[in-house]
Amino acid sequence: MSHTPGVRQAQKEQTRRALLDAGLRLLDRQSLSSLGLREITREVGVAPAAFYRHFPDMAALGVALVGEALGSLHAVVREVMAGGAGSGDAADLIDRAVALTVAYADEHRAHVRFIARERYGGVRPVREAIAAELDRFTGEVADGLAAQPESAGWRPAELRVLAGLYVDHMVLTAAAVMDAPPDDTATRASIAETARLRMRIVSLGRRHWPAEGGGGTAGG
Amino acid sequence: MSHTPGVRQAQKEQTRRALLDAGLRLLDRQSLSSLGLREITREVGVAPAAFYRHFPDMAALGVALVGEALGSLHAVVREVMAGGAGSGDAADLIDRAVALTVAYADEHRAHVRFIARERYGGVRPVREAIAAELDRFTGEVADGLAAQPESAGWRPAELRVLAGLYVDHMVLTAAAVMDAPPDDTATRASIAETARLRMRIVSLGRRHWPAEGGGGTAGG
DNA sequence: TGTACATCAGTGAACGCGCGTTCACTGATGTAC
DNA sequence: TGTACATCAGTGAACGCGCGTTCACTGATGTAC
Repeated sequence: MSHTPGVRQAQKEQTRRALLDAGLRLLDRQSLSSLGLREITREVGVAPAAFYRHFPDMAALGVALVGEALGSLHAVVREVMAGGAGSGDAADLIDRAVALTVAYADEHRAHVRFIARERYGGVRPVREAIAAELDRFTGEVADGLAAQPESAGWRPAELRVLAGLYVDHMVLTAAAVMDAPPDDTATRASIAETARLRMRIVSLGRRHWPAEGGGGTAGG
Repeated sequence: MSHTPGVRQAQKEQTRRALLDAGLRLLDRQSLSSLGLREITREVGVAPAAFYRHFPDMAALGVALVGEALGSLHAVVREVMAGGAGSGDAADLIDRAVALTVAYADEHRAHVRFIARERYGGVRPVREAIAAELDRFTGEVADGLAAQPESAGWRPAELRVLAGLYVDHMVLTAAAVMDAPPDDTATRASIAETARLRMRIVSLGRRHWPAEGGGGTAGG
């Protein structure tokens, strides 16, 4: 128990943060598999070898970024689901969910871009980390949905599929917002409107589940 | 008009094909932004400089691959939509659409992986080419939907959103199939079942559009 | 058909450059007494 | 509080290597007559 506990540790953490931040910044214009170790250390202002004090390789840095990026999304998922448990009509809830998603994408452009880019990217451990996190989200959303009265006719496995639909939709919406020029208000408004409409269609399907007559008899 | 028209041209085309094929093969394990020019020419067995006789840079090769990959998907979209115009009940049509998508993903693993990976990848011209093609698909699907009687209550802009939902869903399904081990029949069956269920939910929403009562009065 | 010239896909050597990784080191921070 | 030793984050030089691009070239294919 020294009276200055962990000065060294704090300094190390600071460098680690700088490496992660620099990595995320540089990933705005390229994907992880083409990002260089020297590129990052140059940006931070440390020697290349210093990198190894924090990560064994670039994939490990990528996995750490997944944790940070999806950790911040986690809070949004919770908030959206919390809204669903309270009062308010369906249209309000959809507006709210989309507004939260759009705001999140605005405030975390780099994180969203990273996740969208690496979700099917060339670095396996990162891909797997993203898949695992999104799976956890889906489970969380499914649990939230299960607690709602509208889920009466739904079996757990079906609810999970519905939750996956919502999660994928949320990621796609965030990616679309992130892709749009920040000052192009027309495009941004249209993305939000599209997102709301999609959610309305899905929610309508949800409300009328299961299909009456066992799947319908005509038309496609 | 020579009596051997284009031997040289045919040979050149052959090399171009080999470059594209080698590129696609190598992209199974990495993304375009990290794929090297020498890596491709080595795989093909030509001198590095030969690359420049066919493409100005790797981005151009990527754009060419987008054309090929989404050209083959084009045929599937048409086939799915053609099925929708004929007879058969809704469940059959959904089964058919999912089966076609799964079969496509199986036969074009490399193409699907490439599109999924580069849709939000680090090479702008490629990203833009993919976005433009998927937009064309959406327009095509929207036109197909407009011709169906179930689209009576839908405005064109709304139909386009619905079409986008189907296209995104098709891409996500194809990507999931491509990601699954080819011999893991359980996972593959579950992916197909999930895809069908999602389509059923969306189609149910479609059938009950527009929302009665202007969006409902309670619940989420 | 045969000949003389033009085209141009592919060659192979060369270039300067930045890469990832290793290593023994330095010096501030931490610990034991 | 003061001293002697241990730890370890970051250094800087060195390494071998493969990269993208350039260039003058070669020789098969194409064309004109």
